[in-house]
Amino acid sequence: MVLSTSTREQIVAAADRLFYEHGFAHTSFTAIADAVGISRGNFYYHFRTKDEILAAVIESRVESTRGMLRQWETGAADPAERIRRFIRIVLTNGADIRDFGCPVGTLTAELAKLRHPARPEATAVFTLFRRWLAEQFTALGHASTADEKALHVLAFSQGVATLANAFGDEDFVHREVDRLEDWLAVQLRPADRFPQ
Amino acid sequence: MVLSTSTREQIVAAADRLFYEHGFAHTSFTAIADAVGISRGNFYYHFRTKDEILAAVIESRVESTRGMLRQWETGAADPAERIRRFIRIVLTNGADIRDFGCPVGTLTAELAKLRHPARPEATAVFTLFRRWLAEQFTALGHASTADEKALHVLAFSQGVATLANAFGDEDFVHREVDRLEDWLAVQLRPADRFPQ
DNA sequence: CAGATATTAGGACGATCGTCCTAAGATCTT
DNA sequence: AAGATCTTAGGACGATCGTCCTAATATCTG
Repeated sequence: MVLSTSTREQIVAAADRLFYEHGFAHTSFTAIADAVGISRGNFYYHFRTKDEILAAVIESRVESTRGMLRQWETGAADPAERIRRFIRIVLTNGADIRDFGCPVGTLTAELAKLRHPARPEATAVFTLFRRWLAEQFTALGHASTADEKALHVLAFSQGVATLANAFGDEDFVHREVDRLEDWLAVQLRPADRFPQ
Repeated sequence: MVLSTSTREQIVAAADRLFYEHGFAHTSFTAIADAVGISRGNFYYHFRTKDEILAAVIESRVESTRGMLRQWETGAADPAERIRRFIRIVLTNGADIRDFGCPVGTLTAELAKLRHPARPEATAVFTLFRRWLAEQFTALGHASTADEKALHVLAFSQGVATLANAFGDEDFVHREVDRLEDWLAVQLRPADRFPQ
């Protein structure tokens, strides 16, 4: 903990990026060590197994997600505007998503197929978004359906990310964002002619 | 081509299932050969590289998808009912999707991360559904927005599959299916009080 | 400055990977 | 029955994987 960014932090950052771009199983110790510019022996000093570095990456993602959600809370007092910020992630991170998909969704799917023990921890990042979105819907007066609506917004983001990655179609992402923002606007008028 | 199911067909079927359950990169020649009950040498006689077996699996999926779409066409004259059949796949294959996600979406995402040359072929399965759905919307009189609506339905299925796999929540899938069927019903009333 | 500790480099290990080869057995043709 | 072809088995190969070990160097502590 001497340098401004310690070796350990550099390793986690490089592994995070490589897991995202190439997947967990396809990223080797050597690839991470090369990305940081250290030897495999040095890597082994900080992380003894591949599961350890995966756990560190997931923990790092949990923390950065918490930070992002906090930032959205301080940046927007209106719960609807907070939800819109989440909806627009697929635009904000558009290039990465077209290239590599959603970091949360793709890692969760991979760990499920690998039957990896860290799968629940990866899913916890989803739960973080889920609960935060549900809080916003609750604040909007939809407590009884907050979790359902949170999952709907999450499903939107995953569907858009998967197809954006498959087809690389930026216009499609814009259209779907507009569509879900319209849906959100309808939710904000609970006494409208249409139920739910 | 002597037996009712040739060795080659058995290999493709086993590889298809293993690619789905464990991912392409994580499925070895040995695992496929063991699943079929043959030696690795025999496997090599039929498929010389991993890319060859992947191409055969994708081709098999393309064909079975074409067959399924044809069956939906003969089984339902109403284009709206045909679209509903697609929407309900996430229920029909509910157990598999909760365990392993969508076969098309997860393979496409993995090949994208691996920068695999067969990525376009895997995406072609998506395109098959996309064009078929667009045809149905066109038949319903929505030619100008048929492709947009087809992508919307595709995005729904991918989002639902990803979250069903992450959370294993069957009720969520049912709710989302109901929601999209409601959306479809609204699309069928073009002169309604709501535009689009 | 000297000793203890933290950090790094680089190679070795057993296992597994995709790939390839050779030879034996099964099947078909005539 | 005999020869040609198709199909199968099983092992060997080089490369890479995750893991581990040892020794050298950097840094901190007194």
